[in-house]
Amino acid sequence: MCNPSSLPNPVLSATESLRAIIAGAFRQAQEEGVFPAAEMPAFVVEIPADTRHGDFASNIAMASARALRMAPQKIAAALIERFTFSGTPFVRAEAAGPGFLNFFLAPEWFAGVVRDVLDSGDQYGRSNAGNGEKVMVEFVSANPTGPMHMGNARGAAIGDCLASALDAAGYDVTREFYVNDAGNQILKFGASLYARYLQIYRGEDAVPFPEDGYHGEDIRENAREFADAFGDKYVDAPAEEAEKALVDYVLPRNIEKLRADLSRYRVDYDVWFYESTLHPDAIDDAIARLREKGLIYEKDSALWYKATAYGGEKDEVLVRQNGTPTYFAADIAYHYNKFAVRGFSRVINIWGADHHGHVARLKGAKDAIGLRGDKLDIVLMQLVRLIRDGEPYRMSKRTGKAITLSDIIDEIPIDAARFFFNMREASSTFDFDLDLAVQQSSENPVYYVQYAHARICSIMAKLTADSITPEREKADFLRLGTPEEIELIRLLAAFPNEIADAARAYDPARLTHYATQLATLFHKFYTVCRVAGEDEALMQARIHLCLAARQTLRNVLGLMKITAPESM
RNA sequence: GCGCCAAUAGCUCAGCAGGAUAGAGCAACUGCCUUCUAAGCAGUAGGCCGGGGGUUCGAGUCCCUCUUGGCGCGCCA
Repeated sequence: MCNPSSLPNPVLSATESLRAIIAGAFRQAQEEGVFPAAEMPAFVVEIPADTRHGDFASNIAMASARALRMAPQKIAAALIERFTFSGTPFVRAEAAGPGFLNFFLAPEWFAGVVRDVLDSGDQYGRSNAGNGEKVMVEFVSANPTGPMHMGNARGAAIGDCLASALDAAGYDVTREFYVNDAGNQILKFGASLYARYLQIYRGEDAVPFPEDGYHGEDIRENAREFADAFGDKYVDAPAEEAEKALVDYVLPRNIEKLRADLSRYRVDYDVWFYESTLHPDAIDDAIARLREKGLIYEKDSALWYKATAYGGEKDEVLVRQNGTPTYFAADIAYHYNKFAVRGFSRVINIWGADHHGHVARLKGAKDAIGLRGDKLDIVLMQLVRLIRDGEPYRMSKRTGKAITLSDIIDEIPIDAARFFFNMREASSTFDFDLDLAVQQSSENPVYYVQYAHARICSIMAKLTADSITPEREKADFLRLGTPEEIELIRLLAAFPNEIADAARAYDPARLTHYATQLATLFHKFYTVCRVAGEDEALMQARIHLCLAARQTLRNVLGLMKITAPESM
């Protein structure tokens, strides 16, 4: 990795430079008595949507109107007289509208962007915005009693891509999967497996299936696999022994399937954390900490946590009447482990929206146990609806079962799946159009982006065939002056901030938006500007602009673990 | 009943930490390939940003309220 201080961020450095220019002029105006002595108010420096409003703009004149008791236009005029641009990327400023200050960059700044991208290569876009903060992203954490569903598929894409964005933005990121391999659901899992196993030998009608068991077809398959391996060896064994043997056999295989499916989906975790490691010591320890604070009491032979003392609507059971801890108890211990034992300063959990009732409880419990609940951030994902032939559908026609993550990656390209699941922010419900995702056409947004990359590769191949090689010293970047070239460079410059924003907002969908926009601007450039040509200085400049665009496309697709094909 | 999330063009959605004339894709219509990939580009048309109040120099964006939709309120996870 590059030294963070050497990571270029053209927008950030221009922004900082501009803030200094404005602050300097403001103070000078005060020293000259043109402005009254007053605290300089907070002001914004931003890139205006409309380029006629300059390359950067500030609201300083409007923001300080009240404090200075002057009209914004007068403040703007006084500041403009006092700006000094020498030694900065800027060349001039003008006042506009209700009191905006618009600033214009020197052409050399745009040339510098192209050089920065090419010099940074695959590091371009990275920044130190996160200051190396140790952050965990826990995502998917599907129950190992069965296969992963569509919500898990979305969570996998969002969590993985968010983790990439955080990493690129300078956070120290750990990807974690929480394996629920203990507790009540494993008991139910064992009982369900046992019933299916006995049914194989005694018939479906002879063996009752537990009311609250797992009814899925996969449980039958698991029992069948076990029977294939062990035969009827456990039919007459004590139930407890048989259930343990079934769980010990099936669970690791299920977990391995989860790992394999996720890996095929290009999601690889740093840590697989097993809930069983929390039983019983870490859970007892967490309960003891709550007890010390007087937050534990016994009622109806169960152990209760006084959640109402920390914002909960009602108190919660931590240990059931039958002596087993609840999921919530384990979760408190797990999050104590994340923060206090392993030292993460921030933890992000990606959850389905159906778990939102758990958010306040868990944060409250963090506070109760002496940790900072506000350092735990929950990203809630709304549901995914699969759409086929324009209609929502839930069950596979072929198997009659719910669509699993594995079905999805069998059917549609991984690139498309990862891109699609990151097109919408987590908080909005998402319709996944299967027909569109498999379509290899212009309507499919992932191909639109990949096509831009392939096009650049094609240009380069053509130039190579004509014995033209990139030679940067022959390029005159100041010749890049068409609106299409300038807009493209502007967007390249924005990349490091886009990543940092995606990380800050926990919104990896911004990366797909950026990638799409970058492809659009490249296609526009391609249509208007011919790269190969007689004018060598211009041709070389455009070649390097293409290379910079290709590099940035690769980098943004790389963050999403989507391939950048050389040809299509 | 209480709580969380959402509501922007016919459809699917952007709108970046409150900024200037609200954008894109799809669908519809019109153009652009003898020259680096037409999986592309340009153009036309399409909007009381769910309703109503408020804060602000300024609100699609923040606050309140109402309406509609999704989800949740277990000794399930």
